[in-house]
Amino acid sequence: MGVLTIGEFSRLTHLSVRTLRRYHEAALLEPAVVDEITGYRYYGVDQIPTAQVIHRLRELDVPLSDVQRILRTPDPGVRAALVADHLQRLEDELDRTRAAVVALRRLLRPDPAPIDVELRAQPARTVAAVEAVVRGRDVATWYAGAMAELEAAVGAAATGPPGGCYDNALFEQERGHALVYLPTAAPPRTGRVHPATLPAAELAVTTHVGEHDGIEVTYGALGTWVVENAMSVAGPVREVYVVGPRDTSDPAAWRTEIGWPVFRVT
Amino acid sequence: MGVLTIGEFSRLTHLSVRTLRRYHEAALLEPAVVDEITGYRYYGVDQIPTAQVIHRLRELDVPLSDVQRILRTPDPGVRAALVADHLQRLEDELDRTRAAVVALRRLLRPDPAPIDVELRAQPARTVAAVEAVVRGRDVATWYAGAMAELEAAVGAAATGPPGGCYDNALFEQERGHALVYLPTAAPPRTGRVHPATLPAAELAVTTHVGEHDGIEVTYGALGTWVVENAMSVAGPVREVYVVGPRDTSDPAAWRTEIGWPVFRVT
DNA sequence: CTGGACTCTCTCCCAGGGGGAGAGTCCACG
DNA sequence: CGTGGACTCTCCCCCTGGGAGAGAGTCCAG
Repeated sequence: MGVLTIGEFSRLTHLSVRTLRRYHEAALLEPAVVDEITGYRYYGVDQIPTAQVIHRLRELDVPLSDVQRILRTPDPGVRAALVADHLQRLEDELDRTRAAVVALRRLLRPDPAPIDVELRAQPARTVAAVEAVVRGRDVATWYAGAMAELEAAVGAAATGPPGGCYDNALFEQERGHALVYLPTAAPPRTGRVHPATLPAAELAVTTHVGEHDGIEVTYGALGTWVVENAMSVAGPVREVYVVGPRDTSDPAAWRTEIGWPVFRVT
Repeated sequence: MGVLTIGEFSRLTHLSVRTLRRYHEAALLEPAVVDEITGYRYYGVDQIPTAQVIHRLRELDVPLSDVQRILRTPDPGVRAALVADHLQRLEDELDRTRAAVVALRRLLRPDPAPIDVELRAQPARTVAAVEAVVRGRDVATWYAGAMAELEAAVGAAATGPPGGCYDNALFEQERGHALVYLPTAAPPRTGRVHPATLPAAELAVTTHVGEHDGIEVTYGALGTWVVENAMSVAGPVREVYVVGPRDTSDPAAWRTEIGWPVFRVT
């Protein structure tokens, strides 16, 4: 009594027979009994709730490995924390989706506004910086934490707007080196904050106006300019947040200087 | 001039070299020039905006085939409509995510509330119905439309709460037969609305209280009861929306009767 | 005891990439 | 004019989380 064939269990849990077999194979949901001779799987009714939890987690695109980890966690508190992590991940994903929608609308709007590019010889400068190797998708989160730490360490002693320096690999691959800074006369060394020297470079500079979601368009335009002016790109891209969230809460007023180290191609 | 190797193009578009090659293979983004001898791909700067659009669409999980369709649509209006379709799809997915989160929270909350199950001999009845074969994920949408049509055709002549009858395959596989009805003395035949007879059946009936997101839990409990009472399931599940959105907008007050056709197992 | 429904394992397929091997190419520097 | 290093080519296998179907074995009620 209370033992179900895979088909019955499938009907009760709304998981397909195939998927149940897959979960067995993955040691995610093992049948209560497996007939050693015939190989038939038999499930207990007490496994129905587990199957439903799996079903829901999969609906949330939680990887099977993580589902397994959650199910194997006996402590309900820890388990709730694991689930909360995934819900947070969903939130983040939602944010990225929203950003992509905004950017897409901007891209599809015919927007032939030409850009002004200035070639600038940027001398080396020493600043208060926080740097790390981060994953591309985590840049925004990392930036927020790093900049908060910089503000705390430098604050009013800043001699100009903040900026950043981002490895190209950050965008091409999954991870790359990133650095954010605040210029100041005497860079302190506190926590992750430390003095760093931005090397001198010849920069192709343009200014992106507005929130950052559509910044790709400006990047592309700058890239086009660089190529059409017979130049090539060398080294990480630099950004200066001339007017940013620390100055005004109106994203439309933000001004971001994008500088790409370039060199002339024969 | 204005011609880029795949690596340069990768840096300018933030698409990996591998992905660019894949897009070429998929005829999604063809290089401006391919050297016939070496096979080297060369891209034009004018392809940067296209690459960015692809990038954004992929961020929104638009399938490559649909990206291709969108890119090949010359009319901006039609193209905007295609994109809007996908944004709608994203909205729907978001709704399902929300529902799964709610259901998951309910599942993980230790909720050992025992359920009352009643065995009921349900005589055959003739009702005004709308039926179709639908995909599992489309049930909610389909239901809304069908019920609106039923309300329009029957309206105040209804002799009881609405209900539905859903093929088990609807949940196990991708699609299945679904029927929704309003009981009435003289079922009309208008549009998709037509008279239908629900066959007599022995039903194991329980009541789910609250919104539908957590109804799986009740389903599971009912399934457990059926099995533990040495019965088995035969035929599609029936639901009666005793108190539903047409009665009150407070989901917590909704009452849904779930009836599973059962038969006694020796 | 037989037929139909059910279940088993097996292989192949899909999207949308990632990773690496091994060979060929490009180009700037010496 | 070489040559070395960076770049690129193709090809094959891997990943996740399934779906489809073949061919054989099993269960059970009539």
